[in-house]
Amino acid sequence: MNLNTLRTLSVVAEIGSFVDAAQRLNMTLSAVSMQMKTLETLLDADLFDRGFRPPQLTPLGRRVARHARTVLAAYDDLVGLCQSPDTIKGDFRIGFVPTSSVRLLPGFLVRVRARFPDAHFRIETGLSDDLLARLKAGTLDIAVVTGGDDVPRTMRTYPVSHEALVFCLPPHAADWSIEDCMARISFIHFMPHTGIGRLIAQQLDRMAATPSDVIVLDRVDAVAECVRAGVGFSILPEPDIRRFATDTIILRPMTPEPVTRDLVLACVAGSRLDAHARLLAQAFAPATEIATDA
Amino acid sequence: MNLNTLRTLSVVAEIGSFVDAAQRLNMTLSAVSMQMKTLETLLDADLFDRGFRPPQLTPLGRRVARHARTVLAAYDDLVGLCQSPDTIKGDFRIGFVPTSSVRLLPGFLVRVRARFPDAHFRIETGLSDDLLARLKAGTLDIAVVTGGDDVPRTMRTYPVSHEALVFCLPPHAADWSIEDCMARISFIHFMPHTGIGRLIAQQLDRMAATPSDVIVLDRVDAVAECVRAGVGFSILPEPDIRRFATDTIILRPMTPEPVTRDLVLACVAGSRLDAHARLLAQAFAPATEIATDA
DNA sequence: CAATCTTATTCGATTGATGTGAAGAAAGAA
DNA sequence: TTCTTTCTTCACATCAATCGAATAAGATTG
Repeated sequence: MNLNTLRTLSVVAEIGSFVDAAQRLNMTLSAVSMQMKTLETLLDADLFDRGFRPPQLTPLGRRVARHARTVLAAYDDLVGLCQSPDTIKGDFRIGFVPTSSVRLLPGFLVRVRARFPDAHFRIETGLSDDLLARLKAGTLDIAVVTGGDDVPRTMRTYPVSHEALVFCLPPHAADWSIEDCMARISFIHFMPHTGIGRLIAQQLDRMAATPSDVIVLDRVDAVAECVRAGVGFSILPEPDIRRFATDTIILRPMTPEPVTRDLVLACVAGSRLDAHARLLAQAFAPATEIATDA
Repeated sequence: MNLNTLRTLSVVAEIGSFVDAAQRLNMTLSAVSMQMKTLETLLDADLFDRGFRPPQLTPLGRRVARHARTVLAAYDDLVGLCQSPDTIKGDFRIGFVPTSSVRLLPGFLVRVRARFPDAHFRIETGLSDDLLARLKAGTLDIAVVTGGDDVPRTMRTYPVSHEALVFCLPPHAADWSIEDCMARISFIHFMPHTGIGRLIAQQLDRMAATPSDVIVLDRVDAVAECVRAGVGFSILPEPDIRRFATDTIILRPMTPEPVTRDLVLACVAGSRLDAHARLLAQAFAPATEIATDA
């Protein structure tokens, strides 16, 4: 009759390991193990196949885990019934795409703490696709992701920031045209399979320009260092690159017209934060303001 | 995060008093009070108006109580997922109409205990209408009620017993016709607003006979004693009247043709006992067999 | 408007459930 | 095999829930 075991099961099912689930839940491994054993006894069912070392969910276990999320969602709804719509209380899980977690997160936390002292957020980082999948699965309440076509219709989105994409050139290429860069140095591509990476790839397509060489990196700071070191040039959101060595990296607006990357707060329609998402979105100041803070 | 408080709230909302809810739940009054207080603190909401002395649910409290049943139902479903369809385990609430609780209940309990040792039933007695309302509200899992038009379509029913209605005449009226009885002695009517009472009323209508005088009683044993004492005559299901003084009461089949009262096991389609209801119905032996046992 | 009844709240004591940390067992990798 | 990782088990500590008794507060009655 205790929902904690169901929440644990849900996380274990999502993560696929007792240790990692324990870490996520701030409990010891033994507590997770005991909860799962208790649950199996209570339901008189084999939820896990202990023949494997991360114990594997049985088919029944998977069904129960899925159903557990239904129960938890119903419970969360009940809690939501009691909350007035202009304040936010409770424990929530919020996801951030990596770049936003660096720039937007601190300001968000400061404002949210001031405005909603009774709301607590567990922050998790992931790529847009990952976060969206977890929103859908119910293991995340709300997330900041790259807006665009990739966000399903079933989700409500609220704009959080608009950021211009810019060319980032190494100092020695200060006078080069973009075509020169394409021909003479590498293009440093921020992960093409991410929300922002896809946006960058679109720009490359649009310019109908094929870089002579492409280097893929998974961190903005790594990209910045490579550009500064003269390894190549890149395209990145302006606020992101500004955080690194602005003076030693040449920034140029996108041609022929500016291109923006939009970060949005996404939330499953009807989920427990649905009614509050707009309020939360206000806790993100305009992107430029935050950028100059940094 | 504990469903017990929700279950308590649900019962309190149904019954409308902490004392009675405590009794039903086998807890002390103080435990109920504490749970409700804890729940109010947890949800940070006023569920009850303590200005009255059975505390009254606030509108929000009513909504929460209703939603609590949704959560509990989802949880019960989850438990149901793990139960194999040909066995029954768990704690259930079963309702009996008063007459059936006397005759059918003992046999039912004996058979159920033998066949489903891990199933436990809380037995509650009530009139058909009451039991049906509680099935719908989710505070009862299954119930034995008088079958007929009164059972809503949303419920599945399984026949439990067919019982002939009979005229019950006092010894001194042994040679009288029914018309004589109508004219000369009172008709003792078992509660007309109950399932079986309505059936009896229909018979009176069908015979187009208006009794000279009607006495309404709410207990079969009281009816039997009155008939035996010569106060009047009556119509009752045969097995019920047979339990009392068969030798001193004259039984006569209904004219022109026999009429039966059907007891059915009713269960809300899709509820957690839905899949097992047929099995449970088998735990009721044919009515005649039980009647001769008594 | 007492006096009384009924019902809910509060409080200290007890019990039971749940979590922790360390030691042991079991699966998977080297 | 041997080592590493991961889960299980156990004794112990901690916290939450319940009980019974005393108290308080709304309802009822004369």
